[in-house]
Amino acid sequence: MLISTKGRYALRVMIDLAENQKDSYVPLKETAQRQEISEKYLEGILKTLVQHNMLTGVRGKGGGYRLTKAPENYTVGEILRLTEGSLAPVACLEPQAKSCPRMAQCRTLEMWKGLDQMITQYLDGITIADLMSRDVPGFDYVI
Amino acid sequence: MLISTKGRYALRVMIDLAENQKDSYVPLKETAQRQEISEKYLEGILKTLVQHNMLTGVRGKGGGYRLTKAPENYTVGEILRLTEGSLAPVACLEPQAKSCPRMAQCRTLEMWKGLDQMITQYLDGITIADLMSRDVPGFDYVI
DNA sequence: TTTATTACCTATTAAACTGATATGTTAATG
DNA sequence: CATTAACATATCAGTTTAATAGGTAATAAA
Repeated sequence: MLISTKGRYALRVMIDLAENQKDSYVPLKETAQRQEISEKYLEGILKTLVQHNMLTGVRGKGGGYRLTKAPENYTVGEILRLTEGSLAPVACLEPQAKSCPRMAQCRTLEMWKGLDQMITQYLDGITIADLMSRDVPGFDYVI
Repeated sequence: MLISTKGRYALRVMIDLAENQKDSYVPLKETAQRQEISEKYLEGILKTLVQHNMLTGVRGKGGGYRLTKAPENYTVGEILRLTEGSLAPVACLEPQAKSCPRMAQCRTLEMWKGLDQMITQYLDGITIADLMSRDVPGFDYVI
């Protein structure tokens, strides 16, 4: 599996915040209830998103979270890379991977690179706005 | 990560067997040494491939493994699905997944389906023969 | 100034998965 | 009957996953 609950939950929260934007902030509790996700678990995920300036978090009464940009300016790829760490399909293509000693003879490396590139292009080509509630029937992401 | 060592090793063994085809059988020991993979670990992987008729295994002296088909008749996708169990990018698209109660409201399902389909098409479009040693320069799988 | 709210922070945990190793048993050959 | 090599089953250490627990800090309202 390429994407765990961390990434999937992160996306759902971003969409939820986009769909429920107000002048004020949306408390985690609300989103967690709407999305039926463990509140405490979500905290850790949102922390990462705040640290990377995807969200603003404000404490205290009236506090909560808010998007820092318009929904169309977030790509699915960037959200997933932040929360998952990497979207590489194989270990050898992960950012922290040490260079493989079998690289020169590897028959599969180019294939993995192609897959990696394809996944990246697909996910970087979809924005949070694309995932928001809409009425256009039959709209989908099938290539 | 979508593909673990199980799938990667399986592919490397299939390529190795394809590149080292003989009239006789290739013992696991040889392949394991050439590919620098734990012999015992490989055993378990090849067992799966034999059970699904991707390979023939013969015991005893002179025994070993052999492809059951020509290299161009194996797709990378089928080998990986057998050894990895599934290539679904998210849990909800796995074969054994129970249908999600949030499906109707899910904003991301179509995106995941598109990704799944793209990955499947890519990996089912490459054969073991495509991965074998060749001289054509610049050949790669970049879309 | 106290109380309620809400984000932030750190640690722990049970279950599953990964990547192996260990120890055999069965079948084929010479 | 000895050697070879696949087949079979169990175990294991380490990591990851998906949470939970229990606090601290900041903000607003009473």
